[in-house]
Amino acid sequence: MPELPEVESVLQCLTTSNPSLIGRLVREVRILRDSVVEGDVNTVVQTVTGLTCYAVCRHGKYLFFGFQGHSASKRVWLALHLRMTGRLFLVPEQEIEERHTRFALLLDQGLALRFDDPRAFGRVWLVDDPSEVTSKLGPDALLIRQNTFLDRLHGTRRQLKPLLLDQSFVAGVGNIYADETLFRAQLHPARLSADLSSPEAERLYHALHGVLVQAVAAKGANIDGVFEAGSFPVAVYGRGGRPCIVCGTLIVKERLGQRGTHFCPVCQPLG
DNA sequence: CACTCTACCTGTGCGC
DNA sequence: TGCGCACAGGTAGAGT
Repeated sequence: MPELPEVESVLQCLTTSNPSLIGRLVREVRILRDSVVEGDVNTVVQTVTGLTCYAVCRHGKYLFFGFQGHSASKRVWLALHLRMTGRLFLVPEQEIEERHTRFALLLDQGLALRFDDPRAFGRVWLVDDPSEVTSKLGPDALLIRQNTFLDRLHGTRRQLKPLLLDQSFVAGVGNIYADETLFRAQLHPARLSADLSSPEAERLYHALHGVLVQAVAAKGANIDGVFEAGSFPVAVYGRGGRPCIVCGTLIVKERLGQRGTHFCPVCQPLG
């Protein structure tokens, strides 16, 4: 499931490849499944066709593609969320369509931007500015500063796992990195934010930051048998019933806030 | 405010 | 072998 590190990895791929997505002209917009578009499909097609991509950015798990016309007078952004199984590729135009392709932008230089999504949860939509979306989100999890994080943490009284997953608290953390962060911080997922001691809260901040920095460097998570392309090794996610890599105790998997939650009952005590 | 549930999807993997 | 079904997950929106 693409979370912040995986989305960042996609962003890096699109903008550092040669040729890059930046500067490409959109010759044609092809929507293969209407439900991928939030809003009116024809509006998206008509608006973006003929424009040039001049910027790509990310906030949390959201990607934003900035487009402009020749005069730079007409500017618009395409917002995109990969949700669980969405994937983006910059491909030769011959490879424009696959089994699960939901939309594609045909570009100049013989390229195409292709969006595949087996479960079809991913969405794309037009915005005048990324702030339309990001104003509803918390600070980006990779960029948030320690003081900001600690203030927000102590300003609410919620269980840590659901809190980390709340995109309005901090943007970019999903189920994998929430579990990995709490394991590294040695905090039980059901601990209450407002009850953490200062050392514990600081541990949480540094664990979150460390996990994300390492996962970005590894281009995402490496999950047993799952499609993720990255090499970040998970310690607890998906490892229920297997030994903790630190103490050997069997990792527990239980539901917390309707989400599968993995933790070591010894390294992450509740009491 | 904090929480819970449901809808949205479909590939996977289990039990029978 | 084949069938049916629960499950996985991010978000929005409604309800408790």
